[in-house]
Amino acid sequence: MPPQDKDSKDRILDAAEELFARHGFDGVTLRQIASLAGVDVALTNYHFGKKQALLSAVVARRGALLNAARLDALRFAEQVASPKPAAIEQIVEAFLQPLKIAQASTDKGWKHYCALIAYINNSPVWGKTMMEQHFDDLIREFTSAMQRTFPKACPEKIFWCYHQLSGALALTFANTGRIDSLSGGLCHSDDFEAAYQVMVPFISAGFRQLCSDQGA
Amino acid sequence: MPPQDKDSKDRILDAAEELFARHGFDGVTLRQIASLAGVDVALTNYHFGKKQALLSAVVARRGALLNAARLDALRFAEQVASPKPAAIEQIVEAFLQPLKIAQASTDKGWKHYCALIAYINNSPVWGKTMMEQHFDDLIREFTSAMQRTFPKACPEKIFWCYHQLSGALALTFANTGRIDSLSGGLCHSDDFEAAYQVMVPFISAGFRQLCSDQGA
DNA sequence: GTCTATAGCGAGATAGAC
DNA sequence: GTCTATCTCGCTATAGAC
Repeated sequence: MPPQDKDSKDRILDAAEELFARHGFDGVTLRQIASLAGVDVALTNYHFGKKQALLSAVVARRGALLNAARLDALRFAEQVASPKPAAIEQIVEAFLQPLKIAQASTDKGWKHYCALIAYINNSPVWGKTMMEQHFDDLIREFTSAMQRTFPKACPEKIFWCYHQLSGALALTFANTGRIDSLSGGLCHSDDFEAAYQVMVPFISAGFRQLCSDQGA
Repeated sequence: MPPQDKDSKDRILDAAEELFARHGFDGVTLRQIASLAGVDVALTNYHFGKKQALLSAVVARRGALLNAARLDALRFAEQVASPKPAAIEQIVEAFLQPLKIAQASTDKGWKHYCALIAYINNSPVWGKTMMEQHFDDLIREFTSAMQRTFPKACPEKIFWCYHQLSGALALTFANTGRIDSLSGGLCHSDDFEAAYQVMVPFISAGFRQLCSDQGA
């Protein structure tokens, strides 16, 4: 669907998504959002009220869809492995696979959305409340599954290991361009496929080291 | 040294450090910084010029000191292991140990500084240029050491593995309070000691999985 | 080095016409 | 739903007195 076919409400959400992701909540003005969306400033207030409510609406819009896909992937992985618990690789893949699909989508909005979640996730201001609100239910499903895979691991270890995954993922989505220059052009921030290929075995090995019978 | 004994220049840097770390560059006004520092707004301009230059000065102030400590720790680890390359645990510890000391310091500024670097590291706006400027030399020392430890690993893998470390570390320093609520109070964002105990084996296992002879 | 004062600008929010 | 107009506020940056 080309941008002009969308109604102004969606165009505002698209623009806000893109700008908030790159510049953060305070680095963006409603005027910039309206301008990018091609609508009048007053419309942001008409449709969403305060600036904070607009951010909330952006996070919510794709959140439910994404989380449903991730939960499906997790359930499927556990079903295939049943009656044994799923391997940690399968769980991590269930967590990441829908993000990979989102990254590859022709709808650039998904890329912006992932970058926005990365910003929120690491923000001392929004990180706690907003992630809780939109992602806690899903993430508890995943940490529970991890606990089933490593039944003898203490819960603290599971949460701290998830924390490693969450941080690595956030930096990837932040897409800062840093790894490009650090690596002298060998790696690229926007190459999610490469990041994915590293992340699954890397994170899985970490979990095994800390949460498996031998490691604990 | 109590705050009042410092000159206004240092007090401005302290205040900017704390506020930029929590709210980002655009989320803070020079008035808030001056107010927290207990000085007049005009002094920020007198001492540092533009707002961006103040941010730069904050990053630079503790950067050299921190990086020197990390480089010393790396050199020492390699010397002890010589003529064999250092174990990946020793390299990761050399990277993190000075940060642990900084976190435990009675000078709360170090905590704020680490949070600020976490913000910069993950910022699409500052992450590339500012990290390059202040941290590239040091980080290349570390990736080179990692390459010596895993001589058969291709450089891309080393950089992507470092990327995992960098992301996990940034989320830890961001200190969002998220892991507190996610874990139902079992874990605490500000417990760097706990994070450190997990991070060293977790990251090391990831490196081994991807960069060792067996894994590559 | 420090403060007063202000220039010049742009922000968020909303009332009211169409 | 959309736009014009405006209110009120606070911002960065700086000139100039002390």
